[in-house]
Amino acid sequence: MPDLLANLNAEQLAAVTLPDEPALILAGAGSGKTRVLTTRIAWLIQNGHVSPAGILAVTFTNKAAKEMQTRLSAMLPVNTRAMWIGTFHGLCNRMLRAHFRDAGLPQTFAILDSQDQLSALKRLLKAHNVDDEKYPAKNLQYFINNAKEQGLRPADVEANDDFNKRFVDLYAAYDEQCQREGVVDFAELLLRCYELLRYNDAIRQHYQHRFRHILVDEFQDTNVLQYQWLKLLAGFGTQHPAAVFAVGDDDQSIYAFRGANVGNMRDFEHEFRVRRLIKLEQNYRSHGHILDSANHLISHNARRLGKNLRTDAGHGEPVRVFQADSDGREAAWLLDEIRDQVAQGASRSEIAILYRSNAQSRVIEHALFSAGIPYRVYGGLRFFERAEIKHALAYLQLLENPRNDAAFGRVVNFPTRGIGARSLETLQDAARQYNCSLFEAVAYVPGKAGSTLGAFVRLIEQMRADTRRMTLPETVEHVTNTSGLVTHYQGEKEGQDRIENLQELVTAAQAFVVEEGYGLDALAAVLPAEPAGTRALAAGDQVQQVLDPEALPVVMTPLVAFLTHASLEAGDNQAQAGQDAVQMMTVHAAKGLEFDVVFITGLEEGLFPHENSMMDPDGLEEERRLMYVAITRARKRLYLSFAQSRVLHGQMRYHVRSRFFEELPDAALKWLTPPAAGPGSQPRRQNEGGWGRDWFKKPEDVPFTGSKPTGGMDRGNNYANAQREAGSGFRIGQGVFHNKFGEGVITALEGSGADARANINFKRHGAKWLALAVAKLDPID
DNA sequence: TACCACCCGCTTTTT
DNA sequence: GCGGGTGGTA
Repeated sequence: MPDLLANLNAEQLAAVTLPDEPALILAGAGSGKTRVLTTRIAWLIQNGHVSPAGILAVTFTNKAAKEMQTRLSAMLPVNTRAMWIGTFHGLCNRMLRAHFRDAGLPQTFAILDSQDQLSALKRLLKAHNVDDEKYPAKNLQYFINNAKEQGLRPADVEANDDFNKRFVDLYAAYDEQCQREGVVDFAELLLRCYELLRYNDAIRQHYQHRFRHILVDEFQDTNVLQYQWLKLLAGFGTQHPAAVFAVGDDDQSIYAFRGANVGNMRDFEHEFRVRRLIKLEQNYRSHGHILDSANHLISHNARRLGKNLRTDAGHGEPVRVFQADSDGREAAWLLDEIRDQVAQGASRSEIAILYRSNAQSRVIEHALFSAGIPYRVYGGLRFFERAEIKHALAYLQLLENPRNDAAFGRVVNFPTRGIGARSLETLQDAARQYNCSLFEAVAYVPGKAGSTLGAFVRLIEQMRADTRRMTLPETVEHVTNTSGLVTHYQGEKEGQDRIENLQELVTAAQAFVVEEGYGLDALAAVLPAEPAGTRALAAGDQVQQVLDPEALPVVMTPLVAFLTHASLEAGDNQAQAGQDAVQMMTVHAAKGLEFDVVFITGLEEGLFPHENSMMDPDGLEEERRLMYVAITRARKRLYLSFAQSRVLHGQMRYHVRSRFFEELPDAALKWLTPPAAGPGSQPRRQNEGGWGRDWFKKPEDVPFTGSKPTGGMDRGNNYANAQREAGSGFRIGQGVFHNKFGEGVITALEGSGADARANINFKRHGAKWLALAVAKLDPID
């Protein structure tokens, strides 16, 4: 047997071999956190501290859970399937499926993603005739999720004024609606599971007895409810509590805005009486200058548990800093550096471009696209979130549970079948009157509306009958065809992609059956009536999942399993440019990843730190942690850049460079451009190596980089464009005086020669487009 | 019912 | 600058 503990450093070894007691591991970026977690599990089992069935490991993302699972199977000869490894939501789902009756849920409950939840709320507001100006669905969604994440039911929420009381009432009404329709939102999965454990002694004791070791990844990201759930599951305060092994990094806490409570780390340390807090400070990722920058920056945060990363790698290259006079120019420079790097043998997928907000990606994308450099943008729509996929899934939901009004509403008239707002209103009235689902209410609608609706009901029922003996992939295919979705998209201009996605859904169902074994990780899936293997499972067969000898069986159909899978794991986002591509993403999305070369762009006051966070100290500290996360993504080479002007929300904005530059060590930085004054500080010393590229020497000669993209036509030389359009004698940001409109600032320039126009934002008269050949404009200052 | 024109708003996001 | 939502019209 390979020695698990070989090659661990002293800190890691100490963490892995801790006795069976609560432990808090402060794991810095790149310190081998996942390795410690998995080795700890393997070590515990190998040394007989616990059997696989006694392990519960919880993460935030499916990706992290899968990674842990994979590494463990490689490490351990034993069956890892008895362990519970998953996301908070995945594990809660599992418990709720096993105990659906005790949890007060229908066996086939469906899971709403955020989109579904929002539309459910819109439906609710309409049904209750609520003024959606005063009570926007978005706000209500935030209110409800926030309450649930604090563990609060409507009765527990304090409402001091009428406005909040109304929110509480709507929260209660929403919960009722969900219950009636047999659906559960993400936060509800956790809260419901928490309540199940809390109010059901037998179930709680079963799991408390079973899970002797609970390991938590990214502990700094847990919210109040998740911490409470962990305490309950671990039997906190009981005679034989489980050993909780919490791994986290307070310096990488960047999700306070969605309810993460870093305070959980402190609370855990005190409440569980953690005897030894272990810090993993040896960094295996970044070179010295990069790490120095990260350490230096984060030391400006006041509230930390305290930690300093070190590395054995040398200083490495300096951190390169670039100042551009516009966002377009920043992008042009980026292109140049990337070309250099690739020419020197760097692989494009090892180059990451990071930014604070998604809006910043456009300019960069445009530049990369025009230059023909393959790139991949993270974020955006994911597979199971696409409209056509959602539609197909809604039909499948209706096969499983016709009471699902959300699914009903989504597809009753899609593709259109003559059921308009009028008919739906009648139907909703009927549903209210008879206190039943929309599907059931169809029977009470008379006349023409009743017959078109009736046809829809018959369509669904026919589908259900047709698919009764079909396998899951056959069912999916049948539904995409008979629903009319494929035919509908055939008639659409952009429909081909959507049809391909629908076909991809069939493929996904096949993969779900073959590769993932119906998502039942222990495939002791058995047919009650026939011996397994005599034929493929039909989508509607009852399948009993025997997780392990100790577990209570989970009974569900392949279809429900697939639908759950679709909600809980939204899938990859569009895999653009499959080849070796430059990686583009927000800093948030980069957490947990690493690259040889990293560009952090748009380092400007107002953008990063973001203006909405600059007001309060907590917000600023989170921005700083975000910057810390960004810096620590880089292995060998780090670039920081900012632009003095950029188009934001369609308007030209001017920024000074980010205060974070003032918080980085001079010795680690190399300025590629002469630094201009920063926020409240003096220009820095000049760098030793000169300014490099000749075209940066006189930026004032090149005032305009075409804020208006010329389309995909230009072959990526923004610089040439800039020269061409500079002939007007005006530049963006220039102050001008007009006889009639007074003082203003040029915010955009378009066209050239006689057609040249300028958009000018006048102090008194607002923004106007003026032809330069006609308008008399005098430059000021 | 379907399409288009206009309006607003706008940080980060996994499940 | 763009996407989502809405209201008016053919």
